[in-house]
Amino acid sequence: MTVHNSKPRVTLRDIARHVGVHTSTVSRVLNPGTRQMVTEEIAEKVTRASEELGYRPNAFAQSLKTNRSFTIGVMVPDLTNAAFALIIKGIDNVLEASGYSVIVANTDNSKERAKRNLDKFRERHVDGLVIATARRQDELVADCRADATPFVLTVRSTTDIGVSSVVSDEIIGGKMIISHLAQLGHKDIAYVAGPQFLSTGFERYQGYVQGLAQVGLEAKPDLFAEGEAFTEEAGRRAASKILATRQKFTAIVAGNDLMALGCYDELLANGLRCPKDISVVGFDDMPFAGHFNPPLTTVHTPLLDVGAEAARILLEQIEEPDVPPRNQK
Amino acid sequence: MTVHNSKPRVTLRDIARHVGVHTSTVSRVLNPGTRQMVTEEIAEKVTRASEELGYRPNAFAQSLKTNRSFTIGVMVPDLTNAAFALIIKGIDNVLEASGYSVIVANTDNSKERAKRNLDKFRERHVDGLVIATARRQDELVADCRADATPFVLTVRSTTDIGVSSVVSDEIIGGKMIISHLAQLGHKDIAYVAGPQFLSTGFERYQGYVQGLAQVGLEAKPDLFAEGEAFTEEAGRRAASKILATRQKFTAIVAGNDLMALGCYDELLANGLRCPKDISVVGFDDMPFAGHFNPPLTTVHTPLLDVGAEAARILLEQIEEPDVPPRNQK
DNA sequence: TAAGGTTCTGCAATCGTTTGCAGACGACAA
DNA sequence: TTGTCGTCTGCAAACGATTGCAGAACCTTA
Repeated sequence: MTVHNSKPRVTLRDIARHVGVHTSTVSRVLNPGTRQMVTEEIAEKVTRASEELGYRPNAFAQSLKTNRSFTIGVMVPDLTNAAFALIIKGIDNVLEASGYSVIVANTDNSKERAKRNLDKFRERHVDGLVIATARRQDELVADCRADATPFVLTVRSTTDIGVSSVVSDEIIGGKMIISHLAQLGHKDIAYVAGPQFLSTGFERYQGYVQGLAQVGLEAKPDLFAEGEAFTEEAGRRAASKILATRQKFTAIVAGNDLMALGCYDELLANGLRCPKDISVVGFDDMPFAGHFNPPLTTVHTPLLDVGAEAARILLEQIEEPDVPPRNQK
Repeated sequence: MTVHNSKPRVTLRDIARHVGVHTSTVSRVLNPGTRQMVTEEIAEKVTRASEELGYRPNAFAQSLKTNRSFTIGVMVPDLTNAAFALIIKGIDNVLEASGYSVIVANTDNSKERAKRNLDKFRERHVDGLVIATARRQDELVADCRADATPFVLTVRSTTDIGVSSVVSDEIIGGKMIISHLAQLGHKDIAYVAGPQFLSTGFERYQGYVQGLAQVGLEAKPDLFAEGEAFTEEAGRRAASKILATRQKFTAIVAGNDLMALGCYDELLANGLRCPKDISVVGFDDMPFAGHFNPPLTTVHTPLLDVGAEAARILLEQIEEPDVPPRNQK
């Protein structure tokens, strides 16, 4: 009794043989678009046989022939950042429903890893790409434009025009925060910025600057420090730099919630209490922000929807390659 | 001037023609395993041509021929749960390095969606599967066993024997918590349980029961309530049930951190203060647990490592299909 | 110089589908 | 009966790679 290989994959040929027709007929029956080409009687026999034998189409063979993989690549800087997990979930929700699979790539903010992953996406002939790792100036994006595969940027955009993107309006967010703080009476508002080479970091800061101008305050250089990443640690270091200037301030706007937590840490370490002495606000509305001590005031972005919308635009772009790129906020 | 199709994919044939050799020769040069079969001189010409033309192998064609997709499927119940994001990251880290791509499927705790995704994985001929959605009794897992594709369970295991898995020792975790609480003088310890049809929910509770026995306390039925999911809301509802019994207790052990947060909510709503009146502890050590109010005491699981180890075992299983299944804690 | 042995390269089949083309067949009208 | 048309099915060529086999070319050795 030989046992070893227990994998009898069923192919079109098996069904064809079983029913007594040609593989092409079977293929036509199984593809909704061509099913009405074949006599109902045969069609039924084929469908039945296909079910009995447990037929599963071989995606490789299909893709090889049709040049469609029903696969899309998603590139994020950090999977464990709740913001990006939400984005992926949003994307997956709409793609799954349309029969696509998503391949995720985690770049860990490394350009090399991003490049490698892009190559892998190409080898796998993804039908489209969602990129959430873009810098404001990004060769990777330039690279993608040269290629014919549709792609859409999300969360982070570039300075390029003519590429599709779905992002939130960070400038408005920044202004909102300032008007909120000004209303509470704050006059000296520090800014712990995220990386300025990322659109999120840059635009949020622009919103802060514009917001200050609107309420008649000015942005003081001493009250600004840029962190090198959107992390708690970077936020803490930036806050520390600002404290070191000994300039007076009563509130900090942080580039995102993680950096805001870093500010909490540093303020606490310096004997300052939030929000009694200093108010801290962030961006992203990460999960459980309300449970922090103190509860974090933050600007909400509907990331699940952003992801879903990005996926929808991508699908549109795949079906209709000649449609012009869309930018959505 | 015709523009439309700007996609001149380079194939082996193009290189062959360019250099003046047969495609098989080109193939041999480009595959490390067969490269030494061909004269160095030709090999070099081929490599150069391949670079000049920007050749990228067509993964479909390769897979079709070799029956290897260098793709593995990962199934998680909820991407936005930090625990599973970490798992995926751990998996991706090791697989990426080995040239594999990961396809993620988010089941949202739905059996149907899990089944659909499993089917899709099969069509796509994934080389292996990591499953983090298993129930203690799970038809899906039974289904996988019938198949020849290697798979490993992670985070959640089943009662089956003979399937590979990488999980943490939840029973020990449960005992640790009790001994910790007992040491602090707690005698009446409630349990807000996660779903008992999940190994994590079940074993953590077993650990609690065994832990109580070890320190000479007994588990009181009134102080137990099972939530229907590992969520904040479910935790809150379960806590509410326990409070309703009016039984005295000074500590709650929650099935995971999210449920612990739910306990915070419910206790607060009832005018009880943590940890002054009631201590709450959780499982998972979710990110920023230390920032909560009050900081959450929790059992840490090295999920990044768990994911990485699961990936390693899976790779081993793929390379060496006859190796017996391994269970790791 | 011929026999024998090594390399190296090309041929052609194959993986499982899809799809343009053409042939078979039945129906219908003249 | 014959011709024409339409509907259905089969044939065979792809898609782009991999790989066993066989033959060519070269080198060695007697």
